[in-house]
Amino acid sequence: MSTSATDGRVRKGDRTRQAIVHRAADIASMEGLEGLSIGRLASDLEISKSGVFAHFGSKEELQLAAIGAAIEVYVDHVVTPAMEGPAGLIRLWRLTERWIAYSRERVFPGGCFFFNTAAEFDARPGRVRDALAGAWSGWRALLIAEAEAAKTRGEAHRDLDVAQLVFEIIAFLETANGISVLHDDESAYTRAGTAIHARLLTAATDPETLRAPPTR
Amino acid sequence: MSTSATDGRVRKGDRTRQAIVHRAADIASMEGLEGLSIGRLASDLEISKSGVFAHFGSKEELQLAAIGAAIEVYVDHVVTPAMEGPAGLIRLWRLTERWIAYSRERVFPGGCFFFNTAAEFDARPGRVRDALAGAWSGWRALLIAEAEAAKTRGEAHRDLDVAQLVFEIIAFLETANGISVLHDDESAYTRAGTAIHARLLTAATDPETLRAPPTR
DNA sequence: AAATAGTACGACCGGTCGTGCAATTTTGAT
DNA sequence: ATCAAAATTGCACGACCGGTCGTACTATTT
Repeated sequence: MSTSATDGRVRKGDRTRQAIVHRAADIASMEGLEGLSIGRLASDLEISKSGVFAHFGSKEELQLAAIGAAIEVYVDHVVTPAMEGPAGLIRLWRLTERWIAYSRERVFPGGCFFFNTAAEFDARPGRVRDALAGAWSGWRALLIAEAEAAKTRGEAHRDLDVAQLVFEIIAFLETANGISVLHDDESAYTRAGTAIHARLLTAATDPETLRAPPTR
Repeated sequence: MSTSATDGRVRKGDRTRQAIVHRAADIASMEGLEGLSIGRLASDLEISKSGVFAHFGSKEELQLAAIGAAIEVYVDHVVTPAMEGPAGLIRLWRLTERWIAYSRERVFPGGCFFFNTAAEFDARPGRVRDALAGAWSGWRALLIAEAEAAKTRGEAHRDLDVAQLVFEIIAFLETANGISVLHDDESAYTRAGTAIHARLLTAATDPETLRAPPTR
């Protein structure tokens, strides 16, 4: 929509918008998408309230834009770095490693952006909830594709319930994030890693698959 | 403080307070503890704003009271009904069944009260977060006690990592709640049940233990 | 019957929220 | 250097926020 076309030039407004939207995602990870306030955002970035507002036209649009920015950050930190090599068990394992790092390093200051915002909006129908649900579905679909590939390549047992496996992996990941943020307890990440590794072992035809190239 | 002493008599103010606090917990499960507004609460219950306010003295105190009420509801729906019989694997299993019912039946309209509010406050230090963290710890401690008892009674393997088991169970439970509310997808509860059952089987010395007296 | 404590009320405070709009400055292509 | 478009500001608005205050009615205690 407002992206600067195919032209490589970056208009000033785009830079401002980027700054706003990234800051918004950071705040939302701590205070929630509703707790996000335009005035607060403006004074944080030292621009006027209306300057912020003009880029979006409504708070809901700002929330949607923040979600978009968060997705970009997420992809950059979790997905892209895990995607080298062929689809399959190793990539699935690496995705979980990247996810744990993403949460542990507080890429968003409040922990996983999507954990917090989904819990906030899960019971409030509307475009924001839909966008959040879509992001979740995308992440889930990615994991499922990897697990399916593992099956096709014979890395995983033929009778593996892929959806079940992915549900369990996501459960370990999200809960580790939640516990670690709520209790300032890093050990939850170890627990998640242990649980995921054990679960992947039950799915793998050859345990050696999971001892593949180090995370690097 | 304002509780009606040992005297059995119920003062009018206590009834009002109960009504406020229960309504507050319901709202908070959907809109969050911060989204909870005194004015909204007052007009919902058709009493004056100051009438509501007078019972608590501050919004934070109201939030704390709502958490207290939610704990009571939680204990009534999840803990108490699962606690007949001796501590051990069966009770642990029954607790998870009750939990799933509690979430699925939307005892709180927005799903698990503690899932939503913990995600909201996990990154905001203060008394509210502390109360929430305490509630979580209590629930976790309960599950751990059951698992320990199972070990002592020989129902579970001696080398069972109790904390790990409980982490995984909680993960399945919470994630089922989250997915079901976000996507209106009941199947998550089935997945959680399957996962928990499988996990308990790996912990049990005798699989028959898990086929004990029906949930009733 | 008088005194006291509990309960709820309506009016109001300063402040912040999201939003609208006209005016102004900045920018970038010519 | 010019000038239209883009970006940003200033200002105002109505709504609602948490919170305070003085008051009034009603039980209970004395």
